[in-house]
Amino acid sequence: MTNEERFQKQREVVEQFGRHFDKEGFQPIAGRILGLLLVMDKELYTFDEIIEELQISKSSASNALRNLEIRGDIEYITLPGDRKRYFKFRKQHSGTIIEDMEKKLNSLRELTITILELKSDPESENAIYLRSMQHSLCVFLDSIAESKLKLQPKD
Amino acid sequence: MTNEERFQKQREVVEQFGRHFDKEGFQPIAGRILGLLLVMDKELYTFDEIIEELQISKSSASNALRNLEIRGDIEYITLPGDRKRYFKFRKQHSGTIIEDMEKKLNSLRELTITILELKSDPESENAIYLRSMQHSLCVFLDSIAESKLKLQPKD
DNA sequence: TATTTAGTTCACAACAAACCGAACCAATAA
DNA sequence: TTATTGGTTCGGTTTGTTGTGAACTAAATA
Repeated sequence: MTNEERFQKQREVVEQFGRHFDKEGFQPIAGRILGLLLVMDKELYTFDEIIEELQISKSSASNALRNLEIRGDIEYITLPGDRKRYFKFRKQHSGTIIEDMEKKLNSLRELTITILELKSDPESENAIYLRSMQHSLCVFLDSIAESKLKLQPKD
Repeated sequence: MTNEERFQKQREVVEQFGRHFDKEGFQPIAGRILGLLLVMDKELYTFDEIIEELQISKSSASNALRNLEIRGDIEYITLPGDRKRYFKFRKQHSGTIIEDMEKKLNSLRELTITILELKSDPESENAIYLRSMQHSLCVFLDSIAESKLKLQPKD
């Protein structure tokens, strides 16, 4: 694979990555920026390079970058004697994805508990279903906890 | 708790449930309908009762109901000599939530593999991070598979 | 001091999603 | 046959999102 071919393929994956994160509620441009910073061989981009590479306006870039930084998905470094910011993908503790799922499942679990408490007939179809669902959620949350232990065997 | 109090609280939880599912990409009304069918003591609603209870238009109800049915989240029954449809929450095999997560994680895993294949420097910061992420994903996917086995110990 | 650089902010245009009312249709009832 | 019931479909309004260009600011440079 020539460097040029690789470069083109990386660009395609940036787009693919973007689409993936659109589905997670990212705004399109934010997903593309994140993809750019993660996928390309160049892992440090300036504001202007991002604009140039993705063909977007300064304002779009400015907003998306601010959001991504607040969310903790990117960070930037500065070089002495250089006013530009160099953005990079932020290596979060890789539990984040898992922790997000955990949060969602927990919130769902709390919901099922609330609903069950309000059912006047604990043997209604839905009540029975909710209990089985709650059980599944517990089993699953346990296995998440287990995975987390496996992945960070510190302390 | 009086029946009236319970009823009011259930209505609130319908709203809460709706907000939860908005986040999952449901349209607001669809989430409220799903909540209604799952949360309230009454677990069988007609079209008109749904409209009445949620104060929405016939067209909104019609569209949302169609979508929910296509997605397999609700179903309806009919009674002999009664043209009305009675809608109910559809008890899906409770693995669905888990399987959705599994799909998402798998697609993310495939993406990381693709990205890694295109990295020209396998020791770059992002490449190293991607490998650790891939590892986490594998551990996690394993534990999902395990949970699934625990939950459906048939065959 | 004037100019350039590196962005931010604002006002708005373009588009999409969500919802509604009104018209409509098909099946049953009168 | 006409009226009513139980919806569906169509067209349009409202609301929200995404992105832009132009004006602005603050720091560095000339």
